[in-house]
Amino acid sequence: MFEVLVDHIEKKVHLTEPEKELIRPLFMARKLRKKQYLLQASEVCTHLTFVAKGLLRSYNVDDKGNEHINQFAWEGWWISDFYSFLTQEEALFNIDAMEETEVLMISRHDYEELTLKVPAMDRYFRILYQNSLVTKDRRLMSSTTHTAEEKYLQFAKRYAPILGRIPQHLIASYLGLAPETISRIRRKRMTKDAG
Amino acid sequence: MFEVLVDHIEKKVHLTEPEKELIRPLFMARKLRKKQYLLQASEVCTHLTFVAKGLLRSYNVDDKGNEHINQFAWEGWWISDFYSFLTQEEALFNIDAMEETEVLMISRHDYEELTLKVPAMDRYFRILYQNSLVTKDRRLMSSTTHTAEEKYLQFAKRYAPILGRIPQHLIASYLGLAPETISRIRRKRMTKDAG
DNA sequence: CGGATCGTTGATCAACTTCAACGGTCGTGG
DNA sequence: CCACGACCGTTGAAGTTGATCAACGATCCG
Repeated sequence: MFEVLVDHIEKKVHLTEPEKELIRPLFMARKLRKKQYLLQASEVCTHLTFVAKGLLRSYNVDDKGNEHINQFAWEGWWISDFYSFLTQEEALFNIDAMEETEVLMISRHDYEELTLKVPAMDRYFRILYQNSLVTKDRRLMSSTTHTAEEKYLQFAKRYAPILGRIPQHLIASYLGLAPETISRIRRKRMTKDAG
Repeated sequence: MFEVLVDHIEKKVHLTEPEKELIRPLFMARKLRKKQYLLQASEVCTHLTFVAKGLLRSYNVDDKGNEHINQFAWEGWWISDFYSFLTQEEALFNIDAMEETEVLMISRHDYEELTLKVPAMDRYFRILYQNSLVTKDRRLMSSTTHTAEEKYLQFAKRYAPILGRIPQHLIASYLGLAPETISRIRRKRMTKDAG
């Protein structure tokens, strides 16, 4: 399981054996059942978590009780309430498992330690965040410029590898659409493809 | 001008004098007139730019010719088409000056060099991107969960210090609203405050 | 078997956009 | 110094997209 993490890191930066040995004990492995919370809103997000296996979602709940999904994270992704993790203030997001999931977690303190002691990890996270910023920019742009249909099609394309693992109403929640809207878009496409 | 940059960096990480001297020649100073492009879509974004003075915007133009503003950057902010900068592919965004502006620019090559030679800068950018991710998350959440009015009020609050420097129709473009909508929201608020 | 979960369909409704026209202000060139 | 155009905000009326509400059908699983 730790190997999944190291493989992922080494796609971006080189790690020496001693560095790997330094990193290993900083991470804690954990298994989550389907529907189990990793974090609940108003707790403090104490750990950054890496997904070795399975699928998680982060979401917040608005005043009217509607859930809005912020992120899906599967094998090879990181997830957290980043704001809460950095500031140690109350989390706004909930995070829970959509499948049986295995994660590796690092605490705020150890994260700081890690980035200070292993500059390669500073670099790794810098590159990770860099890429993440690019995709967030795209998503943001998409959310204001695209129609419901365009958003859905783009999502389907981008998330093709795990599309089958995400129920439609959660895709709707992620895209900020009503589940009915997704349903109608798909019907329209079906008949179009058929005609 | 270089001092503005160094001050900004030293709010996040410590730099030694030799490091500062190493950094200085990597940046190129440039002045921009109002309306002058820093980058146009379909060019390659060759530099990361730091704003020492003035105000820039990045935006893209959709199929119908509508502009969608992605970011405002004023004193102390960085701006670029990050995707293009990282991949050296064609830029999707335009960047231009909304005021007389002074910037410091670093090339893709020197950026790589900088982060490799000065680990503190790897760390600086890591922290910068970290924070940026948090605000992007908030904005994304806001764009799907909030009404037009909530979005505008949130913007007005967050951008209070430079609100006077941004014309209303550009705020509309940033928020993904019609200019008329902003106008109506403000009117509603005025009469409300008066009553 | 029975409840939970998920998707579908139709009807109505609300928020925001679009279109069109107008008024004010600012800066610049004649 | 004034006149004109560019730029910006405002207002009203009509139009559209997607949300909401309500009901139903299918599948999965304990």
